[in-house]
Amino acid sequence: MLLYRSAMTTSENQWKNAVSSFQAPPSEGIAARAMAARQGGADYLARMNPEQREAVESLDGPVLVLAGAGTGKTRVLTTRIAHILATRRAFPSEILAVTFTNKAAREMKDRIGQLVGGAVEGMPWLGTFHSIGVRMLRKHAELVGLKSNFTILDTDDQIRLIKQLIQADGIDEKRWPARQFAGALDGWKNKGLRPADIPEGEARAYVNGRGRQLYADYQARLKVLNAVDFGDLLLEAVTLLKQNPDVLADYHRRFKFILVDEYQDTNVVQYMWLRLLAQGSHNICCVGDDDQSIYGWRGAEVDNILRYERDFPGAKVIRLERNYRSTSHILGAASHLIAHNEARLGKTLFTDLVPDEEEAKVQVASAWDSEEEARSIGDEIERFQRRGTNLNEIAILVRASFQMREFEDRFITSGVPYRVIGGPRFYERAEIRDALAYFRIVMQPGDDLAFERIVNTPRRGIGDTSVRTLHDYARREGVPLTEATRQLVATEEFKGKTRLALTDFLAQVDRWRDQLHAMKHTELGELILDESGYTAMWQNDRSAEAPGRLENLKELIRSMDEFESMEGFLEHISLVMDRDSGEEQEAVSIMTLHSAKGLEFDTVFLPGWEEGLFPHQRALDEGGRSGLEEERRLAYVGLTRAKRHCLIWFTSNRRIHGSWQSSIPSRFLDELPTAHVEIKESGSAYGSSFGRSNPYGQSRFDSVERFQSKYETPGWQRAQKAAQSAPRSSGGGFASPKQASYGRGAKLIEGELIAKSVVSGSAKFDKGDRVFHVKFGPGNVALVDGNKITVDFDKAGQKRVVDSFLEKA
DNA sequence: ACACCTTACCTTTTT
DNA sequence: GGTAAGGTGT
Repeated sequence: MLLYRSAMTTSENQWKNAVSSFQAPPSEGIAARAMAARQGGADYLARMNPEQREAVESLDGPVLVLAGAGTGKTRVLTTRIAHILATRRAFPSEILAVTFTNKAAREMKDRIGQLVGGAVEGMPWLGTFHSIGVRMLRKHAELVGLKSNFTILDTDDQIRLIKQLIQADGIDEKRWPARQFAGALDGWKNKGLRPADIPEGEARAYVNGRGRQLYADYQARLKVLNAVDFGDLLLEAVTLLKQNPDVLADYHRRFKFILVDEYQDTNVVQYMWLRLLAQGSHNICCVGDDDQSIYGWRGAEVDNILRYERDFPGAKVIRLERNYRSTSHILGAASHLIAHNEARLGKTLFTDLVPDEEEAKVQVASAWDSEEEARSIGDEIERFQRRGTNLNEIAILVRASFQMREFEDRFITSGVPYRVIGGPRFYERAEIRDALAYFRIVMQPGDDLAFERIVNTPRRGIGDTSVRTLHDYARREGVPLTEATRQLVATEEFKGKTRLALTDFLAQVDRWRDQLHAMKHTELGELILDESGYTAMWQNDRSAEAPGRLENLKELIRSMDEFESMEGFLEHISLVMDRDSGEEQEAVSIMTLHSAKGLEFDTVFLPGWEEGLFPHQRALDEGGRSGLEEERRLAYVGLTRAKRHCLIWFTSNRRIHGSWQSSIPSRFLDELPTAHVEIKESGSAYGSSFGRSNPYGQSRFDSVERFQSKYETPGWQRAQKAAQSAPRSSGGGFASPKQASYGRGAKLIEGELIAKSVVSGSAKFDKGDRVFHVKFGPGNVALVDGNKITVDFDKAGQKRVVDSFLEKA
């Protein structure tokens, strides 16, 4: 903290310098100011369109900037800050600017730096909701019952803690999994509810009706541990401001301007926190896009943005609708799709770029199953690559992460470099968490969770029973585990090996703590990992991932170097979930639609547009209409990531939870405007060599077929089908490059696609029936369970399949 | 303490 | 169908 403050003052001076070279002080008269403005100041405004400019210049009172995808949202935000500084309305330290992710915060810092010139360390209040929450809490910790060096628990610690409380309460862990309660806890905290505030009904719905009690116990335990969880970073900050008017008044005086990024993602506590702070200057500017709200499931309230004008009376609403990213076809498709949502403020994106003949429409293609889908997309990507597209400009955006594997498999065999974005984060890996636990226990002897994590890692012969003994003692005496250990090894409680191991462990930790200020923190870090035997543990591990883990540990030490001290490092790591190390190698990106928000690519593939997967069945079941709308927003996010090419895929069959399901194309396909969409004939929909049944028989693309037959006679269709079922030349090649290349055989649909609800395969089957399956061939029915049929296939063995997929043979 | 077996899960994820 | 976590047995 001390470190932070000194950094602040020096850079405040930097800022003053930067600002004054930016624009002459007011006293020098209008002419001088105008001149200065022409040189530097006006520059940043001149490059904006009228709406952006209005968003930048409307400094007084609440403002909501509805910024559609690709309309220059970040640019407005950063320019607005530059403008505040240039017009000397506030010092950098008087601006509160919040984002959701560290990445966004970093980007904002960089871009402000570019605008104003120079590094932007001088904005101490630019950061994520959580990091700013921490900042406030550290400063006033004692007002909410904490010490300012409190620890921040991550989800893993949180769950272990809950588990302990559940056990201590003698509650059946199976019936009330800690994980589930952690979810409830998060939900409450996101809504700003403290134990006393949760609705009676909900309180009773958990842990044998003891939900409220457990929540309260958990909070009490956190206070004892001098710890907070992620939810508390905001909830406690709100509590702090609510209960201490003087503190709030202080912040009111400080923050002349408040800016909020991605407002559509804010939850209730974040909203409460912002409202409290905005009561000061009223100069709050929120930027967001209701159409890109895709985090409802983790507490985001679209309502926050929908209600803005009511919440902040007199708010000015500015719409940014001029899109600088995508072609008019992509924009047209996305806008038409999202127009099907009811709960939205309404915006229409447009581009000035005239649609060009060359410009590709959004393509829709189908595949037999996910394997073929991956293969076709892979082929397509290689074609793009041959035409000179940089692989970094290509992305595959999936709804669910299990879809990724098929692509990875395919890309590994075909040698297409790819990168998966999203997976487990660096800090979440076991070795990193272990290493951090070592550092934590050195820094904070009272960190029981850290103690437990590493007391027997690597194995020291301190098993569960010993830890339990320590635990009981610690609880009885009201001391941390470290202290309990210290006291108990002095007695006869532990014998022989265990006693020795504990004594040694304790001595080690003490020794490291003594070194804390005697050596550089990076060296100490290394020393700890070596002396504890932790490094050796992985060196001796012969498993495939061990070398990678050692590499990660090295990376961890390396990254410590960027921090002044161990404290600074731990603070950072507990809040920052960045996986860094951006390999710069050219590669296709594979990620979920969620993690694609905010990114853009020249070419975007959107596989898996099938009912049940996208929109996801669970979103429909649990979210109803609003669930569907959120899925639709996700589709909108996907489409609007594309700059020039957008290719949507669906398959006729997909294996879900082990059994094959025939799938129906997503309803979202019907919601695309035909004028901007092209149905791509991949050949594959016909192209199964098992093709006894026409996959189109189950698809709304029947209507397409009908349309096509105006041009192509039914006879042609039959011929086509016959040709496809004939043995194919290239090995497994259902879609030769010629066949599938753009513009060839592609059919334009002019009429609206009409959903054809297909109630397929209602035929009933009985045990013993001889059946035929499109994928597995002939077999006998072994068991009938509703529409799920277990069949003994002649070739493929026993499989459980859906009846719509079977024909009587 | 470790190896093996059974069972439950299976949407999205930042801080 | 595949995985991960938890439980049981040696």
